[in-house]
This record gives sequence, C-alpha cells and structure tokens, in this order.
Amino acid sequence: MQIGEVATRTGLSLRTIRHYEEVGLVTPSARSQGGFRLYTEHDVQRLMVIRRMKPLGFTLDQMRDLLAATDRLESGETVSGQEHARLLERLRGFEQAAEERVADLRVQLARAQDFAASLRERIARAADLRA
Amino acid sequence: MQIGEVATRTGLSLRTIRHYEEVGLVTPSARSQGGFRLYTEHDVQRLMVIRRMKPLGFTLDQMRDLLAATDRLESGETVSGQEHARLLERLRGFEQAAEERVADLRVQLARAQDFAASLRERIARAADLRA
DNA sequence: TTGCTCCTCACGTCACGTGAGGTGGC
DNA sequence: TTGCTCCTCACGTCACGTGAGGTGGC
Repeated sequence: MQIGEVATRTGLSLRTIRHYEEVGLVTPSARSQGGFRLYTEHDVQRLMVIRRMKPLGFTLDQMRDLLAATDRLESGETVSGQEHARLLERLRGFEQAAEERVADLRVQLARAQDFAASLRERIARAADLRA
Repeated sequence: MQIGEVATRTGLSLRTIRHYEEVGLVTPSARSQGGFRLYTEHDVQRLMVIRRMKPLGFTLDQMRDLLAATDRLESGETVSGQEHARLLERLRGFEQAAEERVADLRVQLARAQDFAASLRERIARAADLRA
C-alpha cells in the first residue's frame, strides 16, 4: 500500500505520516525500487492506534514509548519476569495518564459547549435588539 | 490586579497571558509606574472567555475577530443597520464553526475513551498471562 | 510521452516554554 | 537590605504545513 492510500484510510496527511516516520513512530515495512514507501495492514493499524491516542495529548515520544512497551509484551518472545513487571508498570502509568486526560477532555468539551451556548444567546439578543 | 493573580485566577501561565497581549487579544487596562501590567475584573473575564474558546481550536487571530465583533455589538454605541447585519453574520459563522468543533470534540473524546479501554484490556491480559 | 503519485530537503508557522539579565514595591 | 514579583528580549520546541525541484510507474 502506498502512502496516499494510507493517508485516505487513516485520515492523516502525507506530511504527518512522514513526520511519524522521522521521529520513529511508524516505519513503513518496505520501500519500492523507486523509493516509494510501502505500508502493510499492520502499519495502518499502528497509525490508527496513534490517531486514537492523539486527543489524549501525549507527545509523539511518549507514544513511541507506549507502542514499544505493548509491542514487546505482545511480541510472543519470552520476556524475563523482571522485564515483564517493568513493562506492566509502564503501561499502568500510561493508563493512569489516559484516564486523567479523558476527564480533562470532558471538562474541555463542557467548556466548549458552554461557550457555544453563550454565543447563541448573544446572537439572539443582538438580533432581538434590532427587531 | 497584577499578572500573577490573574494567572492563578484564570489558570493560564504568565507567558500565555503576555502572549495574548503580544497578538492583541487582551491588553491590560493599565501599567504601574514601574511598568507592571495591571488588570481589571473585565480583563479577567475576557481571558476566561478565551479559555472557554480554546478547546474549540480557533486560532488566536480568529478569537480576536470574534471578541472584536461582540465588543462592538455590546458597546452600547450606535451601530449602523448595515454594520449590525455584517457583525451578526460574522457571529453566526463563528457559531456554526463552534457547533462543528463541539461535535468534533465528542468524536475525539470517544476515541480517547476507546483507547483507554483497550489499554486497560491489554494490561489485564498481560497481567493474566503471568498469573 | 503524459499525468499522477511519490521523493527529499528545508524553511515557515502557531502557541507558547524557557532561560538570561535586570528592576519594582511592600 | 532582602525577597518575591515583575519586566523585556530572544532563542527553543513541538507537530506539523508548505513550497521547491526532481523522479517513479502504470
């Protein structure tokens, strides 16, 4: 799959996808002879995960860490008990942060609705004043 | 009121408040002899409005335009019928955009919750595997 | 050969963050 | 005089946007 199709499927811009590669978030599984980036279904899934994470306000670096941890845990390779515990701890940290950010998003949403409502009111009043 | 108190009351950073002044969003009503910025209650209210607008993703320039329009409409000064209509049209545009962005925020929130849930699941499964 | 898709620089932008070095005011 | 608050540059940062100039592949 070329980058254009990936872009339409994920809703991300070409530049964004390339940027994610620049910072080591998602590297295309292959390149064509001419140097075109080639993505697999798995790559697209990874981009979708990132897209879901975006509203949580994590930095790209944090996302890289998180993806590295889940990749490691689900790689099927044997992981020492100590490393497993370390990875789990890390994920729990992210999970906590995610919950907090979700709560935060709710506040933002409420604020935005608040603002939209007050804007509607102002418009109605201003229109009234003329009627 | 000095900038520090304004910062704690609005939850904005000193730099952010100064930045809003740089771009012409909120200018302190006065300065002390020594050059300290002095804000009135009205200034603080304006900053709160901006804070409520932030999650809507408007640029600072757009916010300036919006505030200018509402200020003009609610200034008490006589405004020609034509200008009044123009201002109202402008506000309606912002209102539309705001509604769209609220809908958008809901999608983002859903996505974020989605992600948090899948993260919880991954953790549970990873912990299970070891148990 | 023509188009459309893709490539790599590399500078620009938006909304601030972060010092550096200096001064105001109770 | 001592602290704490504030001041103005001015460069840095994060996540991309936006050309410029060039090439791949059906």
